[in-house]
Amino acid sequence: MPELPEVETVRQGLSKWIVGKTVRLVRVYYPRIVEQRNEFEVNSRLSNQPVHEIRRRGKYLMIHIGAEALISHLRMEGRFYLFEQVSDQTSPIAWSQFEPAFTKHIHFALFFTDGTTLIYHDTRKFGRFKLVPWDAWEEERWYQSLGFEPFDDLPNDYLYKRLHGRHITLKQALLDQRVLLGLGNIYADETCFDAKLHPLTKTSRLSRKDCEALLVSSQKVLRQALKAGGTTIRTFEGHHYFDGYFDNHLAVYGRTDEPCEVCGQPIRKIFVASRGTHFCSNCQRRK
DNA sequence: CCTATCACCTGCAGGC
DNA sequence: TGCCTGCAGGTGATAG
Repeated sequence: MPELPEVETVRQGLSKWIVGKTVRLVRVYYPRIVEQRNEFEVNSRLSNQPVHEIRRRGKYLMIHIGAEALISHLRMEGRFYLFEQVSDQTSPIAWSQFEPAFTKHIHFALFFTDGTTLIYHDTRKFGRFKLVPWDAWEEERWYQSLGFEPFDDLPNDYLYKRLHGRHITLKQALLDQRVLLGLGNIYADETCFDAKLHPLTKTSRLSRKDCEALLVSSQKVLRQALKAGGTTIRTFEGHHYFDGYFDNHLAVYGRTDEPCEVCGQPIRKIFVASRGTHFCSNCQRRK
């Protein structure tokens, strides 16, 4: 599940590879993955246009192509692959040179004029793309509703002001992109652990000090992950992919029943709002 | 406005 | 072996 650090790693890798290239043709093999759901329209807006830059906000990527922003969200399992070989395979069945188990999950492709191809691969088809004029995306409602990244220049009481009047669990609050941008299930658990707060704590019971600690912890957790992921670009024969994963140190996520690295108590797993949630019942006390 | 729940998808692990 | 169930989880729509 790519979260802010993984998406940033993808952004950096992708920038290195496709900025400066010119789109020759776009293919959409699974129309539901693009909001416009119309390959012809996507093509008319992107083909023969240069890739200028790639920006990121939270878990969203904004790929600047021609006068358009191709907005991408990888959701659970979305990945980009770059194929370097010269290719003219513009029909889905032409990918048969690869394993069927791989090609069946290719839903979107950008063919560049230099013969290289960018593939979007997503086993669960949860990822989404949309096209918005480049000078308009910042005014769109979906963008306006997003909260701030922990690294933004924020007042110390930002989280407290957003949370103390609400009656949800801390875990839900950290996953809410309207509050804090960029945390997903993994780093939400890691942030709770670092701040020594129980994920079931009600946001209305969090003190100003707790909220400040949460902001600091989220920054720490994300920064550590960014550092680990910064140089990770995987290369196979003839293609590259960027999923942003790396050998990152996790204290609680995925460590059910393993001893807590601070106190030795076994890490517990519970469900909060139907999401697997990992914590140390000794270090993270409930308020 | 607020919070809760479900739909979207597929692969895979575990039970029997 | 093979079928069935449940879990994985980010976001947006919908319900209350």
